[in-house]
Amino acid sequence: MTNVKREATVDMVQPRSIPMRDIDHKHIRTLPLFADIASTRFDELVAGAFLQRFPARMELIREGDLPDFLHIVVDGAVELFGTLEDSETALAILKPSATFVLAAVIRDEVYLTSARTLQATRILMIPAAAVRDVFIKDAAFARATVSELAHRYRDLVRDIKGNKLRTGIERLANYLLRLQEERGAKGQFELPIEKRTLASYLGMAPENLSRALVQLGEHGVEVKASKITIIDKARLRRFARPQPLIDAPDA
Amino acid sequence: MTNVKREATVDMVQPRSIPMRDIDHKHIRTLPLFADIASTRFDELVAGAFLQRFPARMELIREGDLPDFLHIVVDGAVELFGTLEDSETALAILKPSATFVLAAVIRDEVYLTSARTLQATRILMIPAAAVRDVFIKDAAFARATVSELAHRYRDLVRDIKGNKLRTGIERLANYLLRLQEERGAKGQFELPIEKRTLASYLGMAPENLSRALVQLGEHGVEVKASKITIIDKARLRRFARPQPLIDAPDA
DNA sequence: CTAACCGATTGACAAACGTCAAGCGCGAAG
DNA sequence: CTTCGCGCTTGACGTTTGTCAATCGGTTAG
Repeated sequence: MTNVKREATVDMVQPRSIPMRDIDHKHIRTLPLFADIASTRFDELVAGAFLQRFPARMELIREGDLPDFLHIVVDGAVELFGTLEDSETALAILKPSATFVLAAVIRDEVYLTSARTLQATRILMIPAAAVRDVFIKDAAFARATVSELAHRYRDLVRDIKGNKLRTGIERLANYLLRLQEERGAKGQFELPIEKRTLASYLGMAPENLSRALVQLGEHGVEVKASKITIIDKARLRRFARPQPLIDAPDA
Repeated sequence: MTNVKREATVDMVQPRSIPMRDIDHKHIRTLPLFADIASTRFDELVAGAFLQRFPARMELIREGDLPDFLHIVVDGAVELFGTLEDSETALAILKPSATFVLAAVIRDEVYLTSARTLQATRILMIPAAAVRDVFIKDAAFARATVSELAHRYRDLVRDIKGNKLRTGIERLANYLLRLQEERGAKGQFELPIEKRTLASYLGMAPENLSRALVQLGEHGVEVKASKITIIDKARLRRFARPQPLIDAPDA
């Protein structure tokens, strides 16, 4: 559970910032959160937004701060994590085009999680005040926000169930099965994140993740560095016993 | 983490059901979720709703089912719990006037948790279809739903942080501190739920909750059955090290 | 009043998990 | 090519936690 906090700041690098009005926002427009919003409202959001590029391992937000921006991962990857004294734990790994800190922005209360980039990442940042403003005025946006929050809420419920009802190695086994599905059910794939981050997300020490990966050799998995091969999927499923209400994502 | 599932059905008892139009709904009307809704819309919700009385330990909903009703605890107490094979774990203890399964109702997807009463309890049940219908038509209700979901989402984030970053006894110590605040900072109070349920909520075996309560004797707590006395709050706080971003509820 | 029941408690033991320390291996910098 | 750094791995050990079994104690039914 406890992972020593590691350095995350890159002081030398000045992230490049590009106003959103100058960039292509067709893709953003099609996200579920914005798809049904009125054009004039969307323009309000765009007006103050900008796209920013960050290097790897850069802290984006810190828990306890008040939200300034709604964040959207355009490319790269972001880790949400919580801290307690010198320990931390990953709560989510976000890929394009996930939004984050929506709940804090809407309620205008402090962040409960910190966030850092896991690799070079571009983030679209929309001023929190604009989001709240459009949220009040545009019913379609309010409804989309509900859908997004409900989705995220359900993801967390599944996470809690998995964490409280399974052992570490079971969580790992099911994670690999889910990852394999995401990658088109191929027998071989790469872990998308560093193992220490995965360990933190799965709620285990990095040392135990190593040992668990070795143990899964007995259950149809072969590991070479970050390359995973599922030799015998039926066998792995027998061990992992995946359950739709924990492992299957919402539609 | 693993608690054996126990019997929950009371087949003999037929819950009494009272149409909501016949009852006093002033109190419901003032809940944040309904406060700003248009009167005609509120009447739509009321039309199909009814108040139902359940005995203790009765299963109200089962994970995997599709939602028929939005539930509101009018009095009594309800446990939300998740299951995996023969184990279960409590995700939340709900008191008046909490709503539950809102996310499932809005998304019209299966429940991820089951629910049972912990004592004799009255539940207001609003048909899911009516909720979704009003949600589409009434912007104020949509906004209130966002606020409610965001609130619940943040509660879950705090829970996950506590679960992953603290040991069982630390979670217990902080739970007692929070409970004491709720009860007006009195030195003595009763546990509001059975210890086995508390153990499940705190993610520990009942046996370990017993032992943890004994251990807290060294840290300013005295326990006699379900009566808790905090003899030395400063001492308990030193041990528990509560943290606002985990233990303080949203406004 | 007595017996049966059930949640809580206690003890003994085993499994899961974290911590510490040492060493490995691969990629980057010189 | 060599060295260095860092994430990963491995082993040893201790703590936390779960499990099994027996017992306690308060409540309830007869």
